[in-house]
Amino acid sequence: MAVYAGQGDARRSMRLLWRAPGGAAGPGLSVDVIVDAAVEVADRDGMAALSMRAVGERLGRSAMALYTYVPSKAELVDLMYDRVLGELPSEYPVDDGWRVALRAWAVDAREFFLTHPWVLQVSQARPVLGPNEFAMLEVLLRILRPTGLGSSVLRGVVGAVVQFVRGAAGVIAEARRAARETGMTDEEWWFSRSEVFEEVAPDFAERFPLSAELGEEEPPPVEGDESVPYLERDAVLNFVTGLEVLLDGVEAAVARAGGG
Amino acid sequence: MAVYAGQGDARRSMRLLWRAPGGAAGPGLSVDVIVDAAVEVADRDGMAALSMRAVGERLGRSAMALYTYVPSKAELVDLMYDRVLGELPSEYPVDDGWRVALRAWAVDAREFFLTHPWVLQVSQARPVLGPNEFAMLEVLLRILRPTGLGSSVLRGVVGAVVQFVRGAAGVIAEARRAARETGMTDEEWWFSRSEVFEEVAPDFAERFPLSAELGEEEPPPVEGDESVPYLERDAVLNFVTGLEVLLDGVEAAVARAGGG
DNA sequence: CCTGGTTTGTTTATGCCGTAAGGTGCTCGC
DNA sequence: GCGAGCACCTTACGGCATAAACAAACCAGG
Repeated sequence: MAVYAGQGDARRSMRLLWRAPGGAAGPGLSVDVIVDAAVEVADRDGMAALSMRAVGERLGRSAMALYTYVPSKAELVDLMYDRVLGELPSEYPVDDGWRVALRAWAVDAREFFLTHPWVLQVSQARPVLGPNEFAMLEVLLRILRPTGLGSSVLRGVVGAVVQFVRGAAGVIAEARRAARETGMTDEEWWFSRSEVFEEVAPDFAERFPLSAELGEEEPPPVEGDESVPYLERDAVLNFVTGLEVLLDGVEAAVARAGGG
Repeated sequence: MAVYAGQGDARRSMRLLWRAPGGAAGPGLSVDVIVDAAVEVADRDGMAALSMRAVGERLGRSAMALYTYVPSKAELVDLMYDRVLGELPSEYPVDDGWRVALRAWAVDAREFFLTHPWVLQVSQARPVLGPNEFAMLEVLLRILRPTGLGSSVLRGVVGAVVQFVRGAAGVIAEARRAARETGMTDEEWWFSRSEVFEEVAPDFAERFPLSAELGEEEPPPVEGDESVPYLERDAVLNFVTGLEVLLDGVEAAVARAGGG
């Protein structure tokens, strides 16, 4: 289940997120050191393995030692989230037009989510958060500024793009996770699934003719990287085509608004 | 964090999902009764409160009693997920064109996610699952069939639409959750947040000028329902405009493919 | 230098969680 | 009438977040 922001002291949360004075880095621990360690744990072993004990252990301390610096696990997750968001690139040239820049951003963001897949498990859709979330928004808005879109449409576009990338990255992350955790290759896993599937739903093609048809053809290899496994290839393809559809939609909105 | 599918016996999971013979409903419990109870718990108290003990209690049984019918909590969540997906409408008239139908679907799906917000916390992007997930896909494909789009683009479109609705619903769910858990109204909560915000990030407008500008204006009331609170109104508006952008994108793809 | 309060960490304890293990009694086929 | 198997129970284990109480290290003012 998603991890929610601490309901506790909103002021303290905010001060931590925005690094207001008070979090001095003494000889011992510090918020930053703890957040770093937590991110390492989550990157390596996944969100499920992220426990206060695990983070403490990685720092040679007890779990309780962390509570001097961080009010709760939920707040720690918030800090981790905002922390890694800072890794997103912040500059995209708009010389080639917003479409090129936005596409580049989407690709980078997808890559980011795959580097830190646990981010996808942090409660989606949290409104006000830390500085790096705003930095991300600001980057998107800079890219989209040349479109001249009004703020209402702009908000819709930003939301759609972010959610799309998040979702698409989720599919890929899931494919990777399945491959890793079962120790099978993509193809093996998929094949073993299909076997059970036919046994349990022999009338599949009749019940869901369109779905069956859609699932038939094999996706072509990813251009430039033939090593991408089956399921992931599929997901990447969906990402690419879905993104173009989305960009077309933005373009239509821009055309309607008379910008360019 | 998201709940993952059981890694255990794939055959057993599938048989349960597709209700293969064997799950007779005797005088005592049954898979269906358990799944119902679990959905009720999750609907009322949220995913975090969903424990085997809680479900057992609601049925007047112990937690362990459930394990006769359901191999693990992860499988139970899978069953819950597929169960509620069955609540989605299955028929959309295409007489007025695919755009109208797709928009109606998106609205219904958003409503669905808000009725069962915990669904948003079930591991997104799990590939093969139960019958109702395919039913949902089938509905979307039926709606989109008149476009004549090829299967590659079709997959991208379906993914983009589903992810968009999911994400947009997540924002609204989050707004509602914040309001409920803090006991404040939307406006109060937002106002109290802003106060801390200005204190902690006084240079916000300089650091993030475009974001600041975007956040300035107040959203107009939702047409036909003036009671929708502030934050949610914002989210609904973003949903509506984002959806149109997305639909424009699909339309562009259709036009390019020469269909209609 | 001593002394007392604050800071930083510990250990311990409480009450959750999922679920393995090992009952107990009931029902049914023989 | 008896053994098997089923449905459900209690108990137990290891893990979790975190409250509470305590210890040691630092730093202030005398």
